[in-house]
Parts: sequence; C-alpha cells; structure tokens
Amino acid sequence: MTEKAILLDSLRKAGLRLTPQRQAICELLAESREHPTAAMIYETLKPRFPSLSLATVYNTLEVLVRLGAVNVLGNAGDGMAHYDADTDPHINLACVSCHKIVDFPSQYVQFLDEEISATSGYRVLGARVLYYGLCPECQQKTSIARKEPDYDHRGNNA
Amino acid sequence: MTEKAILLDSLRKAGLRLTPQRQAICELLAESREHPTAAMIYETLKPRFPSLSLATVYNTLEVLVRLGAVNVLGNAGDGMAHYDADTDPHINLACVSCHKIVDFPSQYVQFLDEEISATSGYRVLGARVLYYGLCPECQQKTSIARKEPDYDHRGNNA
DNA sequence: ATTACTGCAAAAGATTTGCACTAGG
DNA sequence: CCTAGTGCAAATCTTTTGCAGTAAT
Repeated sequence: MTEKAILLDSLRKAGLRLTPQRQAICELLAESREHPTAAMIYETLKPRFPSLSLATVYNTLEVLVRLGAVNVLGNAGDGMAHYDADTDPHINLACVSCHKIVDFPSQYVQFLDEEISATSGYRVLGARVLYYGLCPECQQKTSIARKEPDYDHRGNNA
Repeated sequence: MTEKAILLDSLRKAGLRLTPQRQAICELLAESREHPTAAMIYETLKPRFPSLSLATVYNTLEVLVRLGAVNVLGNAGDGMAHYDADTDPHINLACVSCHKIVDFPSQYVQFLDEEISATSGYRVLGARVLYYGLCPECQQKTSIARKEPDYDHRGNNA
C-alpha cells in the first residue's frame, strides 16, 4: 500500500469524506520528502485548486494529525509548523539557517520507543525527534558570509 | 556550580548585563522542572516584578537560547513554546491532555547524539526529543470522562 | 557616561473560528 | 437529502518590534 493510500484509508476508516482537496493534500504529504508547512501545501496546491483555502489545509492537517496518520514536527526556525507523513520512528534533522528538514534513520529510535512505552507509564501517541543545527551547505555559506544563522524560538510549534 | 549559576555565567561570559529580571528568569528556569512557557514565567514573576513585561521575558529567553544555555521544546499541544534549561541529552514526555512535560532519562539519547554528530554532516546545535501521549493521570481522567484529549497542532514551535 | 535593557503599545504573522454555500455519501 | 467540508473574512493569540525612558557596568 502506498503512503498516499494509507492516508486516504485512515480518513475513510474514520468515516470522513474524501474530497478532492483532501486527496490532493494527502498525495502531497505522501510524496513530498520536504516536511511541508501548511503554507507550502497551500501554495503548491493553489494552481490546481484555485479556490483552495488555507483554512481547509489547516483543517485537513488537524484531522490527519488527530488520526495519528501525520506527525507535527513543529517549527524549524521559521515560525511555522512542519508536517511529516512518515510516522515510523525516525529522526528529523532541521537546518536552522535554510529551514530544510531531512530524515535520518537510526536504529536507536526504535529502542527509545520501546523503552518509553515499556517504562514511562505514558500512553505514547507519537514523537518528535528533531535535531537542529547547520546542514553541510549552510556551514559553508555561513563560514564564508560570516552571517549568524537566524533561529527564532517560536514554538509553536513544535 | 548550580544550574542557575551556569545560566547567569553564560550571560556574563557573553558580555550581557545581569539585570534583576534576567536573574529572576534564570533562577526560575533553573529551579523549575515545569518546562515553562514565556507566559508562565511572566505570570510567576509578575508578583515580584510588577512592572515586568512579556517582551522582556521573550527577549531574555531568546538570548539564552541563542547562547545555547536553554532549549526550546516547542509546543506541547497548548500552542506555546516550552523552554528547558537542562541541555544535557534527555527525553521530554509531553501530555497532550494536561500539557505537562516531564523528563525521561535514557542512555539511548547519548548514543543518538553521537551517531548524528558523527555521520550526518550536520553541525548539531541542539535537539528536541519530545514524545507525546497521555500521562498516567490523564489516561484515567479521559477513560472516565470519555473526553477527547485536545491537541492543537500549532508548531510554532517547535 | 555609555549604551544595553526594560516596558509599553502596536504590529506581525500563524492558526482558528463563524457562517453561508456546496457537494460527498 | 443531509450533514460534513469548503472558502472567505474576521478574530485570536503568541511572539516580535519600535521607541522613549531607565539602569547596569
């Protein structure tokens, strides 16, 4: 089953309607490795759905998050929440300079999950394992330009 | 050296002024295990500093974050950024119902840190390892009241 | 004495909400 | 049909910013 199908299926199973907008948002989330924000989703889909509303994007994201099909990574230094349709345990690496987020697979995350579920007493619903720093490209850029990485501490986010 | 002294010292070393407000904020951050938000800090300190401004709280938090003395955990479901003066590698467990955040020590985080620093190519500046779910108390509450945990997906944060 | 810091108020910007309309099941 | 979803605009709320006064060094 494709990742898109998984998302659509969780909507269907929850008895929610499969509107074209929701299908497009699920497709974008499933196929993007960009960890998009609501605004990025909106901008990307706008050409195909000229009447699309940001409120609908937020609405759909909220539904998918509540269903556990999508994780909120929180703010990557840009003041906006980033979303991740990959709910398997993995690490996200955010660059505080260019605000890109990439995945980083690690066996340890699996262990962490098990340890917490087993010993914390919490009913674990999800996780945000987000490391932040300077990506290789931005390390070069900043060492040349000597410019401070901009990192706003807005949580919101995350 | 106490945790408060560490915070004050990092301000001093950075050549920044040790105002009473900053000292109080550092003290609160160091002694609280509550992972407070800007608003919580403001409310707590207001009685002792009636003229205190939220802007000053945000300002100080931003400085401490930029110095690397404090981590931003991001939003715990309440739409506000939570702050953590404990920068040693550890896990935070957030309850999506009562929005409390507790620490959870694990040896694996240490390994994660080392693995990422060694192999990712990123210059790691910090991390947010935030698991979310229902704390033991709220599992009871919600199973009795049958009330959905409220989780807003505002990132801002984090 | 400087000049960084504070506090206020206003601004900015992300997310949410109310409501009339539309369309999925 | 009927109700959930959409889109719009306005509201909300956290965080940021500009600026004049104040205090740390």
